[in-house]
Amino acid sequence: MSSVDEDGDLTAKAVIRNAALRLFAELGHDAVTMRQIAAAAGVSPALVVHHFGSKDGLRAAVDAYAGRAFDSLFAMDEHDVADAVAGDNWMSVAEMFARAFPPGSPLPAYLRRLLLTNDPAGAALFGRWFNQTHQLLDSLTEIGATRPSEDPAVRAAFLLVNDLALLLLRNQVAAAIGVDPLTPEGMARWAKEVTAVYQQGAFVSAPEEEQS
Amino acid sequence: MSSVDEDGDLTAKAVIRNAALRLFAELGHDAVTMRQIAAAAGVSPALVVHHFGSKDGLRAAVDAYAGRAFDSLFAMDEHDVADAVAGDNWMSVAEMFARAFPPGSPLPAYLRRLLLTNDPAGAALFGRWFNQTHQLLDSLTEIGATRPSEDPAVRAAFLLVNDLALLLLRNQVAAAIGVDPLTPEGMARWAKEVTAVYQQGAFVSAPEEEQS
DNA sequence: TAGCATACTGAACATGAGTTCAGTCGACGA
DNA sequence: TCGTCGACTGAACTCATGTTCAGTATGCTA
Repeated sequence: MSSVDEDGDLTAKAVIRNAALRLFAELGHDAVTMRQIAAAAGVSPALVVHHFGSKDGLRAAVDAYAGRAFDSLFAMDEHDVADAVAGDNWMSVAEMFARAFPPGSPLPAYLRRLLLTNDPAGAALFGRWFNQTHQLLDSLTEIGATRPSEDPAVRAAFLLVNDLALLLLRNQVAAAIGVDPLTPEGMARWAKEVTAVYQQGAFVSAPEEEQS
Repeated sequence: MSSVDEDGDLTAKAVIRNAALRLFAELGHDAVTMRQIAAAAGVSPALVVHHFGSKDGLRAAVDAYAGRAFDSLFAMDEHDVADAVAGDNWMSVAEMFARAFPPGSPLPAYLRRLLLTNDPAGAALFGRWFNQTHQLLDSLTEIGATRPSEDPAVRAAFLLVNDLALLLLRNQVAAAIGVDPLTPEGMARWAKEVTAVYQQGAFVSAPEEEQS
């Protein structure tokens, strides 16, 4: 079996859930069959439905499990807001992921699936992150750490979307710049450039104030 | 039928291809059945395989068709580079899409699917866009329109990824800020904020302030 | 010990998928 | 007029999928 390595003393139910999480993240919910999941977990297909009722039930359980994992990430984030305010580098969601989860974790890919399939769970997650980003920006503005924005909601969405983009397009970015941006090396290069743009901008304002 | 409105004088083969493009874009390749496509095109399932050989053949045909459409978008982009250089606002990929394709076009959603499924066609597209963005930045730097970057490749990837993210997360963004960012109204708000950040930055560089 | 609930399995079932096939219809050239 | 070719269809076939079911084993409780 491919999952023996981390079975340990987990219950069969947990083993099935983990196998499903990994397969769902890699291949997508629809492309994964109950038989694949059962095989990956080293059990019979009937046991999967015994524990989770149906494939939808399993999916719901996996969603809930991943949701809890993301929530803990959330808590860590709240805690690190102080650092974000104190330091002068932007702590991206991708960076938080890379720090919170081991390299082989299927959770980043699972978040990707959630956001891309227009899943309600993904929408809820995005909404919470958006609110948190919005509040963080407000706090930063209060202490004068950000340049004021005429449209704080759009700015929050812009920053959040930029962060998530790295997660969504990780593979394409890796191919383009030659290094996986979720490795420490890639993260360093990425963060440096992001910080530069967010602090000084990327383009020089046109001298003439006359615009169409 | 739902596609009668634009059938016109198209051949049945083209009608099938269009119906498949729309359904693939909306629901994903795997979630769409041959019978759905046939029904949407007002045709029997057997005719679909008669014209395209198999579902994979149909998918390949749709990919090729969409690829040609994106290539034409590409050409337009090259042509508009002058404007991008002359004006002082960043012309995003999402903006190009909104201008090139009618509001109801399935092509943005199809590109989304291409990028998300790690499709080779999507990877090739991303690679070409990356190279073009890189060159554009070089040109802009030459004429002093950008602040110099220590890592031009990463900066190009960063800007491109930010643009594409809006396409990928369109729905979530719409829910968060209350307006679809691909409509003229939404685009205006989004572009204004993006331009502001890209010109002046979002954060104030931390001086030697005492930090808690 | 008896009784019972729970974990678990192998085999079968029902359904929906992609595909095949025999055949109809109409256009067009000899 | 005949014959052929391509567009097109309805029905059937094959297969994989999610699910069900009858039954076994193991431990817990009384």
